Amino acid sequence: MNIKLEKKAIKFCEDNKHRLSMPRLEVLRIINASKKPVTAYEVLAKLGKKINNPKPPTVYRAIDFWLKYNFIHRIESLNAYSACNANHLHSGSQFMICDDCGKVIESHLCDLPDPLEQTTKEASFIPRKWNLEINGVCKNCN
Amino acid sequence: MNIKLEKKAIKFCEDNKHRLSMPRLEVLRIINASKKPVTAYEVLAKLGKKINNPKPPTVYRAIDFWLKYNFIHRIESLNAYSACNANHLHSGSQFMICDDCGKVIESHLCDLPDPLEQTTKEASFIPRKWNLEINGVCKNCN
DNA sequence: TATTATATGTTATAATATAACACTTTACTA
DNA sequence: TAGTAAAGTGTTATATTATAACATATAATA
Repeated sequence: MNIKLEKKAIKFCEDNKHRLSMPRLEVLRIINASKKPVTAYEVLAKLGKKINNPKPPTVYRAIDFWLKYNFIHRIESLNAYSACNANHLHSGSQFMICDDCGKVIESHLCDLPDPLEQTTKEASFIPRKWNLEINGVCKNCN
Repeated sequence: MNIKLEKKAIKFCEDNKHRLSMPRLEVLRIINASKKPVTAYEVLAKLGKKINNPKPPTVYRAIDFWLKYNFIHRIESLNAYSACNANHLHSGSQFMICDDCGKVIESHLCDLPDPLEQTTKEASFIPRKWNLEINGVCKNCN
């Protein structure tokens, strides 16, 4: 989907001396090519068409790598992964998940909204990252 | 922890003609008694001390029941469950998860904060329920 | 009391994820 | 430039989380 993501990944790996191995590259491509979030085992199945008989750890390692550097996100309530469509680093993610068609729309807010920020302050809690998942019905399924 | 939850549950079941069976009652007690969110298999282990040799479906059924009626919440990123400490129905949950000590603080906002509400409107997305999980460091672990 | 709906008991298995260790590749350094 | 360390992969096995399916039990109600 996001045609620039692969280029960004190539540059990122060069700049930071990470290896852009086959499993890493192909896993990113598979997740990036999907319109919907994909599970690790869906990635595994597709990866099987690119490299010989891959095993779960191969997929999970690549997923962990891209997660770590914010190239992909994990949708917790779906146990699934999707490419990040933001072109900036962000510590928070928001997803709108359509309960009808399964479509997931990612949006961004660079800071915690005020009422939430407030809540963390009251609890003397220091936020590091955050993840919001909204279930509902999307435009097309209304 | 929340001493009133069990009473509330009893009343709820009476009022709505749901059966407050042993598995349901004990599972609620176990989750309610825990300071931290507990996994289904932790519940299962503890349930084994109360009833004879319980199996996973017994636990998951009870969990699903209490989840459905908002007596407990699921913390997606932990695959764990915690008692709801709100005394009102709410379609959204917020959790502050301490990455150091594992403590989870639940807070409430009855509506989606404005910037988020805004985002859903722009996407013509109709929210039904939402879940926010904030990772960070709690008061005691600062 | 017969019938139905609700709930549980049990076996088996699906789906998601990681530990552990041997091996390979790349980068660094002496 | 050989030796070594660091980073990454391959593979086997297994841990963790969750559900399908079907038989049985319990409670409500007609």
